[in-house]
Amino acid sequence: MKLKRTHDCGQLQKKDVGEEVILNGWVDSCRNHGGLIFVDLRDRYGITQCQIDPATTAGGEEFKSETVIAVRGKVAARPEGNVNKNRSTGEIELIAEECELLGPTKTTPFEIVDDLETREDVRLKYRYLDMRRAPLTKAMVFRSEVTRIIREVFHGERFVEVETPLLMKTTPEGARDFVVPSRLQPGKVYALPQSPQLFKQTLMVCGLDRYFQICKCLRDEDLRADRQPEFTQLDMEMSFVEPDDVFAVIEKTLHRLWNELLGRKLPETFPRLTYREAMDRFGIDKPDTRFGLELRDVSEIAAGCGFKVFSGAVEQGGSVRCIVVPGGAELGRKKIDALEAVAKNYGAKGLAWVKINPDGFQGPVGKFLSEDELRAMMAKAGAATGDLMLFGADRNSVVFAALAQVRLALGRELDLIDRSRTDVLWVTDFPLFEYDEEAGQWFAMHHMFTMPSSELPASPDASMAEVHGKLYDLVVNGNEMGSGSVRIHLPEMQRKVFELIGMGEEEADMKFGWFLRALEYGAPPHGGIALGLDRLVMVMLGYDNIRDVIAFPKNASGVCPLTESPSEPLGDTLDVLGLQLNPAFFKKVQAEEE
RNA sequence: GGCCCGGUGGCGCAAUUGGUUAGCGCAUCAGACUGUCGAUCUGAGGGUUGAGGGUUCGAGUCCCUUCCGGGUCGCCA
Repeated sequence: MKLKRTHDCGQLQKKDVGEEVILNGWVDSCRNHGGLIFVDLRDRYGITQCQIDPATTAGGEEFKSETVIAVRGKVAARPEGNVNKNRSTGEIELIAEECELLGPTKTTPFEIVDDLETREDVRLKYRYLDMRRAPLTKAMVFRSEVTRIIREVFHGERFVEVETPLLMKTTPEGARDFVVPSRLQPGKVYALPQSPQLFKQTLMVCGLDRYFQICKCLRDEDLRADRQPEFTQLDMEMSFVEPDDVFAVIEKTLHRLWNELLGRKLPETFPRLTYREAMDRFGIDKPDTRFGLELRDVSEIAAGCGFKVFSGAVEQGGSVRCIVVPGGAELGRKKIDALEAVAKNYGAKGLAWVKINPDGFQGPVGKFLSEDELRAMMAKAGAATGDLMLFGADRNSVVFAALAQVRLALGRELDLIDRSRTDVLWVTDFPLFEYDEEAGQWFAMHHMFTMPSSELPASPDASMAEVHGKLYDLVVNGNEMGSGSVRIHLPEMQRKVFELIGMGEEEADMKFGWFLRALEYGAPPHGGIALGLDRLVMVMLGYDNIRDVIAFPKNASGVCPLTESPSEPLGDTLDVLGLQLNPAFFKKVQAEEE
């Protein structure tokens, strides 16, 4: 190239008037007036208007949108009345003396504009064009700033950044593994990490004391708006700590991120909610606390009532809970039906409701309950005339799931969510175990390396439901942003947990033998957390799609075609191996075979 | 795998709920224009409606099958 840039396209200001400069960039738009051409030249720093005299340049293809050109000329102040106040470079323009065509272009399949509404598969096919759009360019730069600040904070806190392997044995998370055939050991496969969990715990045994890494994790599961099979997490682990120590580092990190990148002050320490409280008040372990409509338990009143759906739910160990919508008596039937559809989607059989009109109760529940019962429920739930009460009655898990989603739907529908707020909180004291009715077995709710807060039973029994763990989730505006725990550092306790979740000694040794052995040689008490970096960036930017903060995301069809398997199908390989992947994977394979 | 929504010129949408040569905006191409700001004006080209089958005098519109995409549940934190 002859004309190499001296400045970028967001740089030139009034003080540069008279300077001889060269700009390189893409033609954002071209306004040809016959005797005078205006070209907006764009790079990631900004847009600068170039004024071109068609007599002095060839004119033509170099001014087509998205062509890459160089412009040499003199910076000039724009004439009075022609200043563009919407642009940082709007006071000046470049009077071109020479242009060079650097990269010609075909007509692009879609226009490079901020508010593009093109279908996503087309955007992904031409990702390099999509990424030229400001919202995506901004996201990439923003993301880079996020990781920069994270590294600053962690290095400042004496953390050591360590890289852990990609090719490894299966990881102890619950998802399906991606696997890579081994060349040197034919018939065997590597699993790609779902997280560096065991490595980071081992680093504590190494004595590194404070570790962090911004790393890729891979889980072979279906995609979602906020989920990618390949994602990035901020992973950290600390020795000789309690949860508070982990909280402090993360709070400091987020505080700086929000302050420096968004100009917003987060609290120095984040509010905490126990799992129990989160469920009781919001029905979900990642509550969006930016609005009210909290759940109320009316089981006591419902237990003795004549409405079988209510009393039956309580009799069978479930509950009846309600959401009071202030002024909700105004809501039309259509909206209530839509809310019921939400409840049903999450397993509820229906959504009972009653409107409290000035002249009496209206709605299905009103018919089945006595006036006294209704008044008692109003009192218990804090409802008043003009309100709407929505009820869930079922097993607790169903009531919580359905009402939590109904609450969120109401928040959106009634526009109750204050978007200017950032509610960050810790949810703590999760149960350690969860019973899977289908499998007839206990599972680790989070993962099996979490330190229990109380005694473990000698053998699996119902008391396991009462055992809580030193577990914590970070929740931002109703998004689960991270999850961590204090870990088990005593090998005997670790073996006990394996036993309680039905993992035999042999299986435990095969999967985690190397790790259990490590714990036997002076393992320090330790704990940590992992934050989803993609989600963090997404929430900070207020985007609603994780693919918009990832340079090259996956979609269902895949932009790049996969390579043909060089050897026999993987299923056969696994058979030959008898290799134990994780239980979920095996359950799945077996189910498909049957 | 289930459910919901969608597939119409390059892109975004429309077609009075079966009715004559499928419209519009942007983009493209040609022409005009010395102060525009995602310029304006004039004109032109471009689609047979994801694919296959069926109903009908007639299908973008109805039915069946199938492919693709998005969302969601399952799954996964």
